[in-house]
Amino acid sequence: MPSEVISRYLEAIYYMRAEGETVTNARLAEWLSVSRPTVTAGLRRMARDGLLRSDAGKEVLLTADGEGKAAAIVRRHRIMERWLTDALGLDWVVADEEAARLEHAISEVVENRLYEALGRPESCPHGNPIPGHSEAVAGEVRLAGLTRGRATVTRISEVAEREAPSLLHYLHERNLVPGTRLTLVEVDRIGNTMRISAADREVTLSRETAGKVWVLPE
Amino acid sequence: MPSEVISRYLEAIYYMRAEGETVTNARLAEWLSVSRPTVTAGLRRMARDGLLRSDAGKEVLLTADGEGKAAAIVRRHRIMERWLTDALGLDWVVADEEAARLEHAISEVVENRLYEALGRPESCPHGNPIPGHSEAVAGEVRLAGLTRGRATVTRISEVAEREAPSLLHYLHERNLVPGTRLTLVEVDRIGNTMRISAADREVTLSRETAGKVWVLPE
DNA sequence: GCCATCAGTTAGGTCACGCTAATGGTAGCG
DNA sequence: CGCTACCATTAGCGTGACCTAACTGATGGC
Repeated sequence: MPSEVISRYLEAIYYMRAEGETVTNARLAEWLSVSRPTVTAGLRRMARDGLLRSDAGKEVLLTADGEGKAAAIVRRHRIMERWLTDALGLDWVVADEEAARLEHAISEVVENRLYEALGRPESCPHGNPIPGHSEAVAGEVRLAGLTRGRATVTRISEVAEREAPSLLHYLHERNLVPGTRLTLVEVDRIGNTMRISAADREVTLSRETAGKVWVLPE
Repeated sequence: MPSEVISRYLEAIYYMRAEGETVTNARLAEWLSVSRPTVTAGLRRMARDGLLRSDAGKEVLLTADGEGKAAAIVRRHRIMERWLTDALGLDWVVADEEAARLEHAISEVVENRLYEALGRPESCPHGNPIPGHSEAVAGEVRLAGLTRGRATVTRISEVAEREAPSLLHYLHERNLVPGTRLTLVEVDRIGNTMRISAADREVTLSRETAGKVWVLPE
């Protein structure tokens, strides 16, 4: 079993790949808030332990083994988040922080029991699918890529949590949660913002923020 | 906040003190399954961080700060055990192992929410009081110290888990759980065993085992 | 009084994980 | 072409947490 630190590496790689980003040493260092030399050393240990593909030059790619372990951690993270929000009533942001610690402490047995006890949820509280139990909604696009019409929020990207936890609060307050139907009102290409209406309210989002919300167009 | 390793030291010290044992380097090394030099180094770090009383010579004694932190960990351990057994249906032995990892991952917020969600339990599944929420039953004695008459099981000592996890199974199967009323049938001072009857069954226990079961005589 | 046992510490080594400072490599751009 | 920006790695260092081997001190037994 990977150490807790290496598990965090795996998790970060998983999230970045899920966003379609190219995973590099420098990106990981940023994500994990450690220096680049530290990441170099960590990746070396991962390669030694068969978690990384040795082809692929600068890009960081997981082996099948690494992929499986990364998915397991993300799965635990999302199941814990569901428990923390649904059973204990924590909000999204706190739940994410707590889950980040708990995900390394639960075994497969507890994971499975908890999953059943929660009624086999399909996703984490902000809509991201639970690996091994469900998949990303087919046809979803970033809200930022929408040009007109209506759509339904499917999920809030995991990067939002890392880069700006307050963004989760912001979206939650404005009711931009999975399942909410919205209409695109206007795109401002100069100011790089978009105005949408959802749940009887108009909200203006920056292009950046809108890039972290995934929707299913109608 | 102490590291996970140091938290385990604190927890071990707490348990040993609760048994009335004198805590020493060698006892700790045994309990934690590490070498004595490792414990020496660990204790030095603890002293540096104000967790240990510097008087007291060879004996290891906690400062008020250390005591508080130790109690917090034990509290979390026992609350987690309750959750794992009551909500997820794990057995005592597995619950203890899982709780040993989870206790280091939960925050005060989660601890409190979970405690409420569980209905403010008074003790862990095998009867040990939850520090800060309840206390040891006054007047309880070790089953091994009983000479005659009836008594009610109050708790199974924490040392039983460490020294012989199978002992928990053994006692559980024979219904020697908190709340069970028992009658002392016979004490064999030569073979160092005692025969008791509980829940319509007669059971013979070694003096050693009986030293880990606490009862309240009638 | 001596010897064995047990306890605690020193000495010396390993590995994981973090840091800064400095080096080399590549890629874009004027 | 040369400059800048960015990237990855080396070198060198510190800490926490583990180990074995070896030394020292106390203690109980005979």
